[in-house]
Amino acid sequence: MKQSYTTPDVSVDIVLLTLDEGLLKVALHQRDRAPAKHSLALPGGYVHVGEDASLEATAKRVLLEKTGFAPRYLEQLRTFGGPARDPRGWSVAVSHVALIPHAELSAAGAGVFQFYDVDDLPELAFDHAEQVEEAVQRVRNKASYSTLPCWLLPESFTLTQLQTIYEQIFGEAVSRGTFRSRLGIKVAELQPGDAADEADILIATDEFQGGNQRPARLFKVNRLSLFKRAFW
Amino acid sequence: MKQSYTTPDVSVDIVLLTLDEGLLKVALHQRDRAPAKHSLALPGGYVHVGEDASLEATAKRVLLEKTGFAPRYLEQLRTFGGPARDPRGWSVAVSHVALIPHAELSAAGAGVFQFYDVDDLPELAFDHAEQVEEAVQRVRNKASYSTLPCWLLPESFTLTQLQTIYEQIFGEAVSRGTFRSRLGIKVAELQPGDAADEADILIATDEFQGGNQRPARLFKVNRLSLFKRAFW
DNA sequence: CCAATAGTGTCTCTCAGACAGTATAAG
DNA sequence: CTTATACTGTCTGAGAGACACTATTGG
Repeated sequence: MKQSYTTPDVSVDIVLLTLDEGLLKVALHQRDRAPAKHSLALPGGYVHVGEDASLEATAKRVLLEKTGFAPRYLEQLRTFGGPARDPRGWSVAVSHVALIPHAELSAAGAGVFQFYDVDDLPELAFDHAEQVEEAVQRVRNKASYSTLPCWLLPESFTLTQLQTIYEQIFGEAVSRGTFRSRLGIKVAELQPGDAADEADILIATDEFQGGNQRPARLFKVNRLSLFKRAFW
Repeated sequence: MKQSYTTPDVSVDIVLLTLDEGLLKVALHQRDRAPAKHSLALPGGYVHVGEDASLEATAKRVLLEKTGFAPRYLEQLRTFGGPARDPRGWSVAVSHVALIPHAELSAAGAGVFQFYDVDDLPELAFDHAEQVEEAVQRVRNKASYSTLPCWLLPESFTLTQLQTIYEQIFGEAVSRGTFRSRLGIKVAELQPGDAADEADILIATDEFQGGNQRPARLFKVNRLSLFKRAFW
């Protein structure tokens, strides 16, 4: 881990978020070596020049090695750089946001990582608090005008589950009719197979989720789509 | 310019955009050394570890040294990295978008840089074409729901100038009334001094721009504000 | 007077959102 | 039957956008 004198070191950090009990939570672990030994920190690592095909590939590899997860959603957040963020000198961290549904977590655990409420964070190593704050801001903002929250759910989900996610993120309720017309969905008009809604947002599956009531159709998300009008 | 075997080199690139004759144009220069000698390229450079306080500071310094400009607007775009983008090996480029009003350009020139229509680009060095494409997409998208286009104008501008900028970016006309009500502006209700509109978007100055017609009030932009509803 | 651009009030028509109604399951 | 949740049609009020009207300068 030699420090060059002429070019900063490059690492990749990941803000891995999930929604648990209605709260956004972030994966953190306690560092077991200097610098910032014993402090809580984000998962992160260095580019493997011989192995990684891109920065995104580095992020996926680091996440898999450290937490055992492939995220449902991954995007670059912002690159942090400066002389003071790491005591070893001028450094650069390419920060990413990743989302994972809570259901996958409970099944597998997350290694040495634990999840902390992003609105009630302990002290973090380096500039990781700043990274979490920006990531949360990005996710909350993007959730208000896009299908981003779909990636906090399993691959298939009901419209009611999706509405609940939105309401948890924004802490405000909407009537079912309003929510559905915003998405441009008319469930009854859908062909059972692969038919999509008009705006190409969701894909209807031919599966239903039962219970002791009328079964709800399951949907998958097509791609990240942006709304013309913000939700909240 | 030695290449380390264990950590990629980090550079900072800037996509400097302006609006000229109704077209978005990007600053490019012809490289005078290998690799990609004689190819057109974006302004860019390396972090000066002893000098730069942040990546943004690096971008500003590089821009000033190479083009002579301090941009009106600067934000990080995305960081590009991989083994193939530079023939010298695994490299990382922190890409930025910068905006400058055309009026400042004509006054000072831009050194060895010339401006090219982003919708009719020649072949570019490295992955610079990809960087320009993403930057333009970001600017066009952000322009549709924010005050970003204000930074393509001088510090003070009339509402008609602002409307013209929006119409040039989107290639579609709107009536004056519609445009003004979108911004939530009622010019007459403004106190001549520093009064702002309701949404805190623009600041009214007490200056007017004459001509052989009714003079138009000059405005300044307060900060980057996002609209709840997209313009186009 | 006219020309030219700045700024505003009005009218219409669409669409968001509340609400109440129907549909389908289990017990 | 009741209960519980899924889904949809209707009605109303707010707001976007077209258009025409007034305001203020120069010639």
